[in-house]
Amino acid sequence: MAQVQLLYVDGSVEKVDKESAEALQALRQTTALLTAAALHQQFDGIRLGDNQATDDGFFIDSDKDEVQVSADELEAVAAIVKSFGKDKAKVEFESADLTAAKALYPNDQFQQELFEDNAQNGKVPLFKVGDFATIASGAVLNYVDVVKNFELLSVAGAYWKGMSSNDMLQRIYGTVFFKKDDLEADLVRRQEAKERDHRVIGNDLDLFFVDPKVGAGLPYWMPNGATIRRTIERYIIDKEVANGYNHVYTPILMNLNEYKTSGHWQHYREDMFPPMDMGDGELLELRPMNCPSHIQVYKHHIRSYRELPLRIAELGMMHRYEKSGALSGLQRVREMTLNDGHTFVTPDQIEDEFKSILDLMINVYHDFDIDDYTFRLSYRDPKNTDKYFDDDEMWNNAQTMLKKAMDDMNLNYVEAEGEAAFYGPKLDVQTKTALGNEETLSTIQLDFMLPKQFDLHYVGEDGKDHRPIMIHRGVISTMERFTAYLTEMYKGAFPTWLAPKQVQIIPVREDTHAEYADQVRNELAAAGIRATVDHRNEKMGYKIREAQTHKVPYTLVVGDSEVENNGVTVRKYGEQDQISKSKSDFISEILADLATYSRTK
RNA sequence: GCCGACUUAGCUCAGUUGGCAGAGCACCUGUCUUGUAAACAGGGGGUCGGAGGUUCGAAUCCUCUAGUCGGCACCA
Repeated sequence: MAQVQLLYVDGSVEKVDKESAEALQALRQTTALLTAAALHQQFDGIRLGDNQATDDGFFIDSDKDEVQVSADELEAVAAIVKSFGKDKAKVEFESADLTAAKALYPNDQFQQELFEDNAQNGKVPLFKVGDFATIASGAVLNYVDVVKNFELLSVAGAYWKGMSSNDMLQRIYGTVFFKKDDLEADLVRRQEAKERDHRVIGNDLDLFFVDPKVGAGLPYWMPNGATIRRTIERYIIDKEVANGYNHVYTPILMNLNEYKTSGHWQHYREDMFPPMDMGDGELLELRPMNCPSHIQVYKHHIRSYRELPLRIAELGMMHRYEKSGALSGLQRVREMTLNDGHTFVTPDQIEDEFKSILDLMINVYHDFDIDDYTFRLSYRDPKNTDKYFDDDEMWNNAQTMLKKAMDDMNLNYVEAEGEAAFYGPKLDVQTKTALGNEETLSTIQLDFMLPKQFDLHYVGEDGKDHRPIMIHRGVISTMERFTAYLTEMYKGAFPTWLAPKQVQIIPVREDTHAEYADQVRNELAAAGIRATVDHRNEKMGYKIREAQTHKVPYTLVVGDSEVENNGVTVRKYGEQDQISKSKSDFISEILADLATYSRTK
């Protein structure tokens, strides 16, 4: 089996299988390194930031005095990278003196800082390509003649060291493979990802729109999108009610004082819309979260330990002033409706409740065929604790408790510092968008803070007041994000139960078959099925084509023989077969489809 | 918010060195009356994101501004 020679950051050398993940990572790192060398060669006085291999390619950051490297200069840079390969260049390792290394780039503060950060005992591990030398964050390939099948894809801004207080550099993204076929497949995959984007499909299928003139980040749900959303909403409410949740409706406006009590005003203000001054001293706030509202519901009665766990839920509309650059279709919006729920528990109920929420979540995911996700335990950032509610003991207890519950349930998870909510740690369920960006779908959050801030209590068995703990949870995220996620996952071909239009009926001839077509539609509608008849003056082929491009699950054609037999001819989405059957058989078929949520897994 | 690119008809996009705003689809009208992925003909539709400037003349060049996209940062 073919092997390649890897050069590690400690200068050691080892041969590994060319097909291995490690070799591919090294190829990416090497191409990043060569791109850095090429930039250095092409642009006089350019300063170079990080160069790194990523999960699906590599990037290299740079900075120039006047204008940054532009997208149309990438071709020239790529040509230089290619020339390194042709010249059979070799990457050499050198453990250099820090002072000597820094002297290589007297005018490049980024390289100097990188050298300092990577120095050990005054020595910097340098990788050299010709007269260019820099550090690399992982192993590289010793011989670079394999760097042939790559492409520099795009440019974008990126903060130095990932901190928004630092300078912004220009980042070049690229992708590379050992085999040409793999590169081409990757480029095709990237193209397909764009076609899967919910914004593209949302437009094609007329699901929703966002009009900047009317309001950025404020989506309008068109009838098709609204039907999908309504179906999801009915589903999740029924599911939660069956699981002991009490669904409520609470106002989206609240007196600002409540958000001062909750701590949102102190910790979350920059994501909140400015308060409305009612002119008489009253300040009303558009709510960014539903928790204070549900707390009001809790506080409305004196609560007994017998009522706990008390589960309050709502499809709660919230407004958050997201930064303009963060907005993206339905994935990041400024008005959203969260599948929110808050359980109030006694301390010894936390674990069981946590597990039962997790069960509900897994169950719901199953109904939607969602199986590509990871669990993430999100802790506060220990280096930056003033972002969070100040109570070290609370944080330590809560974080430990979450971890224990996950371990007890034998679930795999990653731990992430700095991802917690300001009021407590959480379990997040992470998924990926079509374009590969990670996002949170579900979340379960432990909160010892708000019950204290709002002085919540329940009467215990002992007749005395006790403090409940709150568990915040969102099973299917916001209607916006969840619909976006499903749109991308199903590529717009929604399962029958969610499809805006479930059945399209096409009469062969308008004059002789229209009446029967309407009759079929009415029978389907009576059975709760979303069906329409295409009465337009168009050829059948045209109507069939449109039913397919709109991804309608069932297309029915009715003509002379169907009228005669009281039947329908069925064509399912994505299939070419046409199957004739009786009306009642078809209705049974589609009802069975709906009853199983059209699950394929 | 930051860096870069972009913003032209309902949608997708052309528009050369500044010189009379275009195509396809969609929409409307007519003809055709259709058996599984696009019948034919005609028609209507745009202050070229907004404001200001340069110029005899701006979709095109400059400035500001809003938004979109790719990222970064932030996050459901």
